[in-house]
Order: sequence, then C-alpha cells, then structure tokens
Amino acid sequence: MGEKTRERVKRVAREIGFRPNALARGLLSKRSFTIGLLTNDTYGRFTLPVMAGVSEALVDHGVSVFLCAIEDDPALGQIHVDAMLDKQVDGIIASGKRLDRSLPVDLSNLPVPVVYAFTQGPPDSVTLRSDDAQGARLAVEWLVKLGRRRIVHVTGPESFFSVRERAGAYREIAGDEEPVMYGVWSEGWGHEAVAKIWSRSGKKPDAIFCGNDQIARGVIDALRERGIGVPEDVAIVGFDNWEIMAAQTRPPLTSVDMGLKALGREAGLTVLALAEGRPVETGVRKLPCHLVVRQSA
Amino acid sequence: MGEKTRERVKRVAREIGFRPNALARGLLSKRSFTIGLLTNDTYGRFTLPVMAGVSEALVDHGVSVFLCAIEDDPALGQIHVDAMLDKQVDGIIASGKRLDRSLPVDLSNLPVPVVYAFTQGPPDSVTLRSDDAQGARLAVEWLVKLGRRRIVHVTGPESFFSVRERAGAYREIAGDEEPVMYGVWSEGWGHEAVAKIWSRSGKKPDAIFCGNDQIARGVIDALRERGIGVPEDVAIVGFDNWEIMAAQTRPPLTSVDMGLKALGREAGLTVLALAEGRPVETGVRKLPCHLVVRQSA
DNA sequence: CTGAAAGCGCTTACAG
DNA sequence: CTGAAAGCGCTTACAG
Repeated sequence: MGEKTRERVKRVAREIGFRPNALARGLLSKRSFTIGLLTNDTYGRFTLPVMAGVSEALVDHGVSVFLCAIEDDPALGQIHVDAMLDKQVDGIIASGKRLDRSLPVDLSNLPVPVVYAFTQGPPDSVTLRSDDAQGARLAVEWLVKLGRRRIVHVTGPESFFSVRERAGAYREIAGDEEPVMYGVWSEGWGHEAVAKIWSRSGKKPDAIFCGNDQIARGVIDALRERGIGVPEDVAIVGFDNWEIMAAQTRPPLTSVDMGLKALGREAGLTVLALAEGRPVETGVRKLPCHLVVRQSA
Repeated sequence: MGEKTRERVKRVAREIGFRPNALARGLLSKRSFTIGLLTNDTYGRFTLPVMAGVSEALVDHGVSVFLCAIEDDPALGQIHVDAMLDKQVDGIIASGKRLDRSLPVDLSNLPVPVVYAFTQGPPDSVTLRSDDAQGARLAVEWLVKLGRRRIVHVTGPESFFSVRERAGAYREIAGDEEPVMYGVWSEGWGHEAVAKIWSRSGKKPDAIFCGNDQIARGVIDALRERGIGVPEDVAIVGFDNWEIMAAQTRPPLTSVDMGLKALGREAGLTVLALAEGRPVETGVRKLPCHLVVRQSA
C-alpha cells in the first residue's frame, strides 16, 4: 500500500470511527480479552473490592470482566461456567466470602487458567488470600505500642479459618492470660461480650481487638452505654475496615484492612499472565493487610 | 445426513463435550449474547442488587454481563464503553447511585440499545427507576394505620430528587404541621435530629419516618439513649431496606425496599427486548417499592 | 515491499 | 432431503 493510500485509509478509519471487531479478532488469535469472575458473595462486601481491583488491573490490558454471581447453587454455577467457556474467556477468577470455603463448582480441568482469590482453591491451584495472621499482629502490636497491656480478643466463630489465624497471632503477642472470646459476627455479640467482661471479677481490659467491624461497633456502643471512654479507658481495633461501618462508629474505628482491592489487582494480573502462557508459581500466596488508624485506638 | 450418522455425530459431540464457539457464532448472527453494565456506584450498595437482578433475568437467555465500574471518571467511562462496543455487546445498561445524576459518559448515538436503571437518562431514553413517592406513601400510611398521628420526617439533603419525592408524599398524607427535617445521609444526623426535636417545646412525635436506614439507625440509637421506647413511644420506619443495617438496629428496622433487584430484572429484559428489535415504550418507568415490616413499626 | 489468499468456527442460502 | 459453498470480520502466511 502506498504511503498516500495508507494515510487515506487511516484518515477514513478515524472519520467513520472504525474499531476492529473483537469477536472476529478473537476467533483468530484464540484470545477474547475477556475473563470471568465467579463469586458466591451476593452481598458483595468482600467481592466488590476484589472485583474493583481485577477490573482496574485489566482495563489497561483491554480485558473485560464477566461478573457471575452464583449464590451457592451448583447448577447455576455450572451454567455460568459453561457460558463463560462458550464465550471463550481467557481465564477465570474464583472469589468468595470465606477463605476456608470453596465455590460449589468444579473448576479443575478447565481449558482455561483459574485463579482463586479470597476463596479456597484445590491443592495445586494458584490461590491468593489476605494474610490474616499478619493483619492481627499489626492490630495487637499497635495496641501494645499505645501502651495497652490487658488486651482482650472478641471475635467470630472458631470454625472460621480466619478467626483461628487472627486468634493465633493475637495469642503470640498477648499471651494466653485472657481467653479468646469466640462468638458470632454481629453487633449483638459485641454488646454481649462487653457485658460478660464487665460482669466478671478482676482487672478490666484496656484494649479490645475485635474480629470484625460489626463486633467492634457493638463493643464500642456497649462501652459508651457504660460510660467507659474509647479510646481513653479502652482502645478498640476492628477488622475488615468496612468503610461505611468503621466511619460511623463513635469514635471512628481503627481497623485492619485486608487490602482486597490489591488482592483483586494481583488476581487479575496473575490470570492474565497464565492466559499469556507466562509461568506463575502455584500454591497459596498471602498478601499483606494494613492498619487504618482512626480514633478508637 | 443419514439418521445413523446424525446420531453418531450427536453422540461424539456429547462425548467430547462439544460446545459451539460463541465468538464464531456471534460473528454471523450479529448477536454476542453479551451486555454491558456500566455503573459509578463503587460502593455497590445500590448497583449490587440491580446487577443481581440483571444477571438473574439474563442468564436464562444465555446472556452474560460485563461489569464496568467507572467511578466518576469520564475517560475511564469512555474506555469501558469502547471496550464493550469492540466486544459487540448487544446492549448496555447504565446504572448509578442517584436517580438525578447521570453517568459521566455520553451514551446517545451508540450502535446498541441503552437502558438506564437507577440513574438519570436523557429525555427520550428508556429509564427505569423506583417509585419513591409511592414508597414513602407506603411508609407513612403504615404509620397512620398503626394509629400514629404526629409523624415527623427526618431525611437527607433537599438537593436529592428522591428526597423531594419522598418528602412530597409524606406531606400529602401527614400535612404540613411538622416541618420536614432535611440533613445529611448519616447516623450522626439522626442523632442530631432527635436532639433537636426533643429540645423544642410542644408535643413530641409518636412516629418518625426516616429518609434512609442510616438516619433511622441514628434516630433509634438516640431514642434509646433517652429512654424512649421504640416502637411503643415512637415508631420508626426507614428507607432502603439495607439488610445488614436494618437487621442490626435494636429493634430491627421496618423499612421501605426499593425493589432494586426487580428493577435490575426489568432492565435486563428490556435491553434484551431492544436488542432483539422488539418495541419498547420510551420514557421513565417507575417500579413499585414495598414495605418490609420488622419490629420498629 | 505489496496484495491476494487462506483460515479462525460457525450459520445460512443454495445447488444437486 | 443432503451436502458443499459462501461469508461473518478479522489476521497471518505466502506468492509475486
């Protein structure tokens, strides 16, 4: 093509706003520049930041994301997986709401790479998760650094892997003078825990490390009702850094952020690498949490 | 093809798990069985149920959904729109977090149909939104039916269309003895409003209709701190039916649900109809809210 | 270097 | 009714 013709083609293409058809392109290249994000987290508290991270990381590479919410329904999961494969996704990210539960679909032996993010993957898969132990350490060390010496841990059900991780890290630093108080993920349990602590004899804690922000909120409310000052008398740290919850407590809540957006970003880049045939180390990769300091500690 | 050959082909197809390549199919049919959902609701409180509805309605039709979170960034919005068009989406659903704000991208004159759901569309578009006036009526009528006579309305900023809609409906039923209390969407404002009401002279209300669940939560907490019984002394109704908030108030909150999942379902079916060339009435279509009765009223 | 052909995996229209 | 060809919109490999 002569230089002039080339220029003219380019100009016309621009004028009529020509954009290549990605379907046709994908047919040849065996790449659809599309990935699927599978999740059973309907409420979206955890998946949403993960998704935002995935999308953010991949949009620069021209990759779009199919969102597939499958509840806990295996049949629905299968339908979505089939639909994604039919549409020739370059890869799949599986995400969820619990590190120790897997999605109700079998993602092994798929013709495309799979990355697990914030959900349990099979042994030899690529799995990304937050480092809950490190996050808990951050929280407790911060309380220690503030001079707190009697730190209590009020948390969720012991059946959760992340609860055991966090409790383990708490123990490492705080010792085992105080029993870890396992309960449920609710404000109500936070209230109840405070009632229990203050009804028993002996010295009262000067800090409470809570298993999530909802519990922390219950704890803070209960302390205020008793006229106990936060953070003067008792410092509080939560977990999740659930913005809308943490910002609304009085005082605003210091909390551990699991860095789910970064986790999503990593998941996106990793599935892309696999799709392009680049080597990726298999196994569980833990990403660091960070502490968001507000006024409760 | 002979009957025997046909059977054999079918059998082998089943055995090797043959599934037609949707890309190739789309190339011919001019249908990708793919739509794009554009939203600027990062937090996802409103978009998430909409999305769940869209996905639920379309999965039966083999349609997958690209989720594009564009924040309020016009450049990012354009990138996502271009990516969707390149991938030959059959249609686009625009969604957001406010009925009276439009997304920072121009979606007119696109080669594919667009439906606006819970965000403002241009005049001649297809726009779906909740019927906030009807929802507010539901709430106030319920309070009246419970025998409440002095109903106060504590709500968000008057600059919000939905605030004015809800306040208008409240006025229709409750009259204008009590001034509507405009404020912000926070628990703090709920607290403050209660302080204001109880500091002024005259009869106290026996019911408070709140503009959203966060305000309602603040109101309920403030009333409890004053020793005022909910619902005995003052009945409370919120708006949004934000499950995790409404269920955690003490007592659990009666609230207006905007039916966003149904709205999403409608949006999905509507964009599908447009994509298939079926006629759809243009203009704003309001979908009904419903009241979720818990213990606060 | 330029230009035409082949082919990705399907579906549809047509010839036999 | 059956079977082969054409074509969707691209990209790549090849002949001139």
